[in-house]
Amino acid sequence: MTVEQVPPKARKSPRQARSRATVESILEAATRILETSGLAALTTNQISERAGVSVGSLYQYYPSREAILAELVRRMRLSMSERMLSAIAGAAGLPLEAAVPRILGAALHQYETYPRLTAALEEAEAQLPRDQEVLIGKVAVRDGLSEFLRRRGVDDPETAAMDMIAMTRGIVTTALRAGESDYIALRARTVRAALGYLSYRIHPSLA
Amino acid sequence: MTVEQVPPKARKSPRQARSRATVESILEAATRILETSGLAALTTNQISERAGVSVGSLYQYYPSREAILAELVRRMRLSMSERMLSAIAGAAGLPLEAAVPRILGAALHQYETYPRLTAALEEAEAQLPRDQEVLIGKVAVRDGLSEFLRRRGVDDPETAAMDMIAMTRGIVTTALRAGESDYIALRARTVRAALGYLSYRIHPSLA
DNA sequence: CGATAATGCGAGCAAAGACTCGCATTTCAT
DNA sequence: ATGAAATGCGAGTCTTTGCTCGCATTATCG
Repeated sequence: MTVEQVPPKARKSPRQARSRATVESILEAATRILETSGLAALTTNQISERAGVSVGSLYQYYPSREAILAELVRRMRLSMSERMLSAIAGAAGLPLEAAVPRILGAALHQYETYPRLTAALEEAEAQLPRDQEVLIGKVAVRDGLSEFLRRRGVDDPETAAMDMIAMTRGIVTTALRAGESDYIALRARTVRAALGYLSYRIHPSLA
Repeated sequence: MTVEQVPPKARKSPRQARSRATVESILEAATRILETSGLAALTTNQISERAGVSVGSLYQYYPSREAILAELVRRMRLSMSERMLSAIAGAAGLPLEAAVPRILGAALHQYETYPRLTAALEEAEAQLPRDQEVLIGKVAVRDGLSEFLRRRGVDDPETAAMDMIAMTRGIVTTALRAGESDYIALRARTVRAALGYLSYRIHPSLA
């Protein structure tokens, strides 16, 4: 029953309570390191030291450093997707001007709660191979958002959904890198960007 | 006259034509590697091999791998800043609807010409210590842009300038990562985002 | 030419970090 | 209690990579 097949993939899964605690402490240590010191500081030795667990034990549950990172990325992205989907669902009946702040507020939540961790995980995500689960979550959000936009008569809602998310991330990551921490103001700016984009009518003099 | 003081800083500067060619081939090789294989592939051995130059020679002109990266980042950013400043100056008399496409077109030029290289250099820039020259260039662009916006009656033009740049980068990098290559459409979307942001009037029902 | 400086070379050093392996300890079913 | 399975351990291996150092080659100039 136990898995132990393709080398670069899965390892043992924890059966006893003791080992489940070990796995948790590994992930928690990794999270703390990312939040306080960034991606470059996340070495397997650092993780095992901070987790109070030997390197050997670490490799009993994760086949590689990347696998740990992938798990953290997955958790972060899935939580973010879930939160956004729930915001989109909850904003179903509202007009754009009221719905968009809720949706973008949900997106900002992750950045507000763990700014450095989130930045580090996004950096890691860019370097890791695409994760199927993460992709599914993102597609669900994009689809939910574009369906939401379509119902309000927005043209090309797929592209609009993508751009809304992309510009929000641009504004937020730039602001965070600049040391900003006023999330109320930050949300207002992302909302302005999104609603402006959505409501803008192309000027006749443009190509 | 020769420099040779603080160890972690400057090295010899090339005097003969031969060595100037060496330095150029180093930078060119590094550029090619970044454009074709990304930041992780940029090792000193790779650079020296592709440049047809020994590692020793490489270290005669650059004190570290980082220094080479820093130089490429500097060149890219200065070229980008220059291009944007010139677009801003050239758009001085135009209305927003005509000026913004020119300015954002200038920003996009770098991404369009060397998409992978630019992505790699932005990744590198985030990891390197702040470069004074680069910073000066960026500040000049932000100031030029915000002055430009102020003259058209935009509120808080500093923040607006920053957000314009940030959301443009967000849209472009996301689109590039998704494999998009229609830069005409891409520019139209960034223009829509920027003009929408600038022209958006806050709805009374918002917090 | 000959002397000096500039440039070029690349084997090899040192550090860092991912990962293994054999063995000790703990848990659990019987 | 006792054997087996699960878990834990960490010194040590292996690989990668940035970088140095002593020496060879080439240019410059009187």
